[in-house]
Amino acid sequence: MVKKTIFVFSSLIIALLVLLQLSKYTYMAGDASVELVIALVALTFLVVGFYLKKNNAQTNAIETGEIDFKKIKALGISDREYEVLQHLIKGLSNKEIADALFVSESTIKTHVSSLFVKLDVKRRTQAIQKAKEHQIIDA
Amino acid sequence: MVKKTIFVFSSLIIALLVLLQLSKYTYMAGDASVELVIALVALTFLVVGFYLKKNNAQTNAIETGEIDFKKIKALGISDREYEVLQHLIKGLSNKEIADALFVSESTIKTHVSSLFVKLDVKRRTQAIQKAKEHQIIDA
DNA sequence: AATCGGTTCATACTAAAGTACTAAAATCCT
DNA sequence: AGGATTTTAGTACTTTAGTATGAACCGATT
Repeated sequence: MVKKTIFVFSSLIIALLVLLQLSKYTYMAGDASVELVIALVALTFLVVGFYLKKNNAQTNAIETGEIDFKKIKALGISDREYEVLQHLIKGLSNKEIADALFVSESTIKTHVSSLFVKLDVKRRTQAIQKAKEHQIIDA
Repeated sequence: MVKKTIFVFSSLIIALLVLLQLSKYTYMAGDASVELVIALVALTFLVVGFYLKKNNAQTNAIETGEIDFKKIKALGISDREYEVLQHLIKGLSNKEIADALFVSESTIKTHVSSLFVKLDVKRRTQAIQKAKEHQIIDA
């Protein structure tokens, strides 16, 4: 992360120096005015700044998407329960989850209830919140 | 939206012209080299580009974890409804939200129901999901 | 063979959520 | 000031969620 920053800024300085050399030649040859050179440099770095911020924003969004599988086991959540949890978080009702997993609604109720105990919550909306806090799901 | 873009670019052009005038004086006075002026302009516009993208990301709110306030209005969600939504997402029950906002539970039910219509959902768990998709809340 | 964890399902119940109205205030806007 | 919107609140009802308990089944472990 720090390495990348150093690399980017080094590249920028080099790019700037190259531009300066080029501008010197064109200026001395009388092909272009100083104003035009400065305007081009400004435009270039405006675009570079835009691009850098864009990449920065993308990496920020990606880095938060890790799932802590160890914590799932640590909480004693079984495979099937986790499967139910994933559907629950999508916003499905018990009946809908039951249909999706080809089991009865009462089965889902059992899984959901034991999930609540393991997550130490009382409602499914709280379960969503806790799952997010524990990095158990892809937010 | 378009007006803002025009305004921003007009400001940029004016800023550039001002910088050019300043650079002319300093260059002719021999106080600074052309290279330094160009470097300063480059740095300035790098920062401007960074800043512009940041604002752009806020309004679009796609990559970053920023809240899209415009979409809240676009969906017709009122201030109070949004307040209720925030508590709902925390995992609070209607009664708990009512106590937190010092109103009755039936009032919360009214707000929640109209939120569901505006978010086009049927359950509060779905509302949480939709709010996340619309970047209406801080996930 | 007996035990344990996980999955399945049922019944019966209570609690919470959600819908569909109606309506009175408070606030905002011009 | 007057109209529109927001916020508030109620009643009555249906649906979904959640709890408690018991029980059958299966695969792996000891």
